[in-house]
Amino acid sequence: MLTGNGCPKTALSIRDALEALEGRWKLLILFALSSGPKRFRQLSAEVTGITDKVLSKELKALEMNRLINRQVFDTFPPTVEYSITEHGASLEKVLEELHYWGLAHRAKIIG
Amino acid sequence: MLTGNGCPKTALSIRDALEALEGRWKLLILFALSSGPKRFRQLSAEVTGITDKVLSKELKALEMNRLINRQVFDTFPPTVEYSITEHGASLEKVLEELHYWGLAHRAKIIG
DNA sequence: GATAGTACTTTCCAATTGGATAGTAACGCA
DNA sequence: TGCGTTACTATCCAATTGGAAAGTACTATC
Repeated sequence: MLTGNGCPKTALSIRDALEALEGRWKLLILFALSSGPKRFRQLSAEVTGITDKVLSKELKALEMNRLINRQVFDTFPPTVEYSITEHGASLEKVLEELHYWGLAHRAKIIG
Repeated sequence: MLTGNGCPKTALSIRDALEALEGRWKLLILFALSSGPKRFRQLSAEVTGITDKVLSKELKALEMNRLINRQVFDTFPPTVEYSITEHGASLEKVLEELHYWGLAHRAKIIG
């Protein structure tokens, strides 16, 4: 049986979560950052398929929700490092369950 | 530490999962169905904000991924009942973790 | 005879998203 | 002199999404 059995209050918190994580990129970016801080170019290479424009937009949204940190180093050419915050890292379990479910889904439906 | 530490294969299964669950409605629909089978009108009332067109489209996508069942009764006016499949119910843990995280997120960031 | 009810589908139109491409600042290096 | 580098931002344009509203089939009810 699922948590709260469809209770409206539970639905609200799921809505909150989905709002902060909307789109197909945010969780993948967070996952990429889960293995350590990365720079813009590294992320753009690791998160296959994302364009610069979208990556830039997603990083801003993630920063606004305090899921990642953005640190600028005063070098030339400029260096910017993104890292996951404690709050972002607390998505660990969501990511984990999504991973397991994705595996099962692929086995069952896709292939 | 997050599962797999950013391993590309883990990222793939997360991608698979996100693809089946994309958009802000699918998980909310599944959550609504987690408390028992529902008809179209019930879902449209319960999943606040969704329009008929979008609900219809989402239900089709969920059915295609075998996350829900669609059963038509030969009555007038027509009756259609949607219910969650076993595969759909296996998202229980994802929904649960998302719920907990949403609660924490609201407390920390939203208000 | 008009209205209500169900589960959609269709149409129209506005808004958003998304991709490709190029530009910017400022320095090191050949 | 001029190219490469980084982290973006800007622009243009095409494609997709999303909402509002009405339509459909058919019966039961007032």
